[in-house]
Amino acid sequence: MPKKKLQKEFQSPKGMRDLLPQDAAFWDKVINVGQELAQDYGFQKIETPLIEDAELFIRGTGETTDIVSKQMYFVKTAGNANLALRPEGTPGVARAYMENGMASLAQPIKLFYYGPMFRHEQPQAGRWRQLYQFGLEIFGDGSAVLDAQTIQFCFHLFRQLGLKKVNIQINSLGCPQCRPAYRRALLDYYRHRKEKLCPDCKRRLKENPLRLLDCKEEKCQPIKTQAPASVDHLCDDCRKHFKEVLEFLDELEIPYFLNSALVRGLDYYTKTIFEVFWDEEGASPMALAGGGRYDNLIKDLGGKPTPAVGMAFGLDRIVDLMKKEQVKVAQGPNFKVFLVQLGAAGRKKCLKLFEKLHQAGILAAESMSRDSIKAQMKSADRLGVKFALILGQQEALDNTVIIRDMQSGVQETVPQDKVVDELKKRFKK
RNA sequence: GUGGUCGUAGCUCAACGGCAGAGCUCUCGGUUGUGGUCCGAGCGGUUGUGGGUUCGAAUCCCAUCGACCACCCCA
Repeated sequence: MPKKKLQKEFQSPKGMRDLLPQDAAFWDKVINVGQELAQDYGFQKIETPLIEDAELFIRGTGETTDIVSKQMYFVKTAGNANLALRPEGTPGVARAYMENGMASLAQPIKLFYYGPMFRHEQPQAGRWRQLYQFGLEIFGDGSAVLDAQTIQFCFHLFRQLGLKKVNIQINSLGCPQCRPAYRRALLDYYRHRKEKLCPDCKRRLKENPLRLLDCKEEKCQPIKTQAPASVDHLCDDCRKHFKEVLEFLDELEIPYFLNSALVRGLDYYTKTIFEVFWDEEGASPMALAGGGRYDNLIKDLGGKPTPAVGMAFGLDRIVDLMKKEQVKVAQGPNFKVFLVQLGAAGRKKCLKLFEKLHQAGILAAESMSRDSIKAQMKSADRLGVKFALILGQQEALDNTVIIRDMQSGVQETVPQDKVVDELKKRFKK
């Protein structure tokens, strides 16, 4: 009979992938360290839906931002609800803050979350359409100390993960009071030099002037370095706030770089913004985390004016780096013994013995489904356990078990009800 | 979304118009119920997919999907 192709071979959608067992220890480490640290810093965990009203992101993240205007996944339903997969975490958490009346609790409210975000963009190394973020948000308090604390958390987390070559860049974008004036100054400056700009910058001049400062084109660099900086156009309040943030960071001895060209892609940021990069020789720095203050988001979403600050970590990239930098992570379970079973009777007794050992706190590895003793011994050897416990037909009849010292090869037969004691005695030596 | 490079076994790669291979991994053996080394065998592929050229295609051409890189942007 000719072979027919009955089913197509499926593959994961573009830019999406499986997180495999061999990487699980790295993911667990980032998430556990992040979670524990966040709790130590007084953050509480929140989980919000992966899908929200699309309007939440259009109004929150911003209609003109790339992640909303070009990269959002819209969700079709039988009804005509206008839903979208979340491209970032902040709007959902802000919505939850409002919807659940957290504004009437003692402020500030400090929340953390982690989970997948979805952005339909062209994938590349470290750039996924389903990406994982760990994020923090602090609502209800505009103090500069909280901006600093957020950065302190970030610094602390990277240190604890063993990633040392991180580089924190910081800037202030001002607020609705002072930003328009800065924008005008920037536009004025660039308009006079329009002819010397690269094609991309000519486009940016029209569409997104702040992005002019991001240009990497050689010919634009001299113009860029002379460009007006937002920090020179801050209103009194914003300048004082920024100064305080920097003073706190100095006090904490957290190294940072003032980067007047730092601009973030989301519309809601006010005052402090920062990004954390990984510096690698010969490669352009990669953003690992970013955040800032967003004092107008809640108001823009229809809530009462509520200052806030937050940040997000790109877990995919952090895990990649941990692997590359060979950060030590917990190994799998530390098996102490290996249960080798032979024959039907031996297998039955072994199942029971496994439970007994577990109750006694002795982690036992096994491969119950295998028949050959050879293969089982091989597994035992590979796991590096100290003892193999062999239970075959004969031992099942006698209610005994053989304890084999894997290093010396010495074997001793002991009664099954003494095994735990015998093992404990041997582990003490 | 635009441009470039690349897709062969689970992994790393050969074969570059003439029978699709190796190493590693995995499974099973090397006399009764005992691991590491060694030896042997086996499993595993419609060469990403679909067309075309050709006596003959993994190899050449087109399309498509995916990965990587650059732009764009960001985590």
